[in-house]
Amino acid sequence: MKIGLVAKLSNLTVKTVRYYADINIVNPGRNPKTGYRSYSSDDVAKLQFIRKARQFNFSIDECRELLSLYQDKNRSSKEVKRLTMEKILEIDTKLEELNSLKNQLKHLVSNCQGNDRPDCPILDALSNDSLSV
Amino acid sequence: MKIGLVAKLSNLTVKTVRYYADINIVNPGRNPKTGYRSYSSDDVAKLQFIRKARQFNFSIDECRELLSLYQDKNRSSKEVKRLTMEKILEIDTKLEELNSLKNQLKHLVSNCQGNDRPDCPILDALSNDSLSV
DNA sequence: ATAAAGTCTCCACTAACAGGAGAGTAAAGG
DNA sequence: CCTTTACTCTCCTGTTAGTGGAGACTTTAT
Repeated sequence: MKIGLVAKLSNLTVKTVRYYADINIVNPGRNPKTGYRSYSSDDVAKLQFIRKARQFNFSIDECRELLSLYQDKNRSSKEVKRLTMEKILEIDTKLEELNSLKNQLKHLVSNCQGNDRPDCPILDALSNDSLSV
Repeated sequence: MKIGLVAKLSNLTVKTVRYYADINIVNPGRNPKTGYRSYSSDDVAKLQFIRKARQFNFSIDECRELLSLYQDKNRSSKEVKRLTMEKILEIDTKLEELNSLKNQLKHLVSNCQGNDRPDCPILDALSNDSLSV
């Protein structure tokens, strides 16, 4: 299969598929005559796997890890579960941060008239020391 | 003031303060003899402002905008409020995404034994088509 | 035969810095 | 005064996960 078809089948862009080959996460063959990359359906499956893992916020390196676990027939599910739970904790941390951020911003907005006058509690908050760490 | 002190006063790293000078968000003078950057206390205030805005998830470019609003004595608070509300919406979107992500991962984890056996619903989910877009 | 579409490599760019090399300057101790 | 340590400078590279474009070649369609 050539790269355009592979990109369609895996719901990735051609650029991305080529990038994944560059960083050795998939290793397509080559047409020796044209130099075109040549993908197997296994490669497509891999790419689909990666796309989904990326959607789940796994980094490329974590994708590599998951992929090698996936391909290891003697694997245990322990490691995969551990990685996934770590990811959940990461997401939790991020959620907390964002929630706190949102609350603070909401508080600022609710105190700001948002009219044509220059007084702005938002800017005040950013410029004075009330929020300093 | 030299950069080290400025960094301490603004709770930023020297690297970051230098970077902010490079991208022209602050414009310190120079000691003509040594070439050392020379900061005023106004510069320090600006840097503190930026640090806080960055903590609120505003990008550098948004910081520039906020800063120029802050320095504009004829500003209205409308624009600042608008920017802040946009930021809240951004954060909301991110929160939703992360929550959905977390729920899906939690679901996967709850179906995974996490033992020494190779069957792993997490990997299954990533490899089959049940989650395709 | 020609035109359009696909593929190739290589390079630059993104955001917001961090790390390090190598050189010059300043401050502190003896 | 001299030396050591700390500070500052510029320049370069690397980070993440790709995206965009140029210029050249190949394949497909008309």
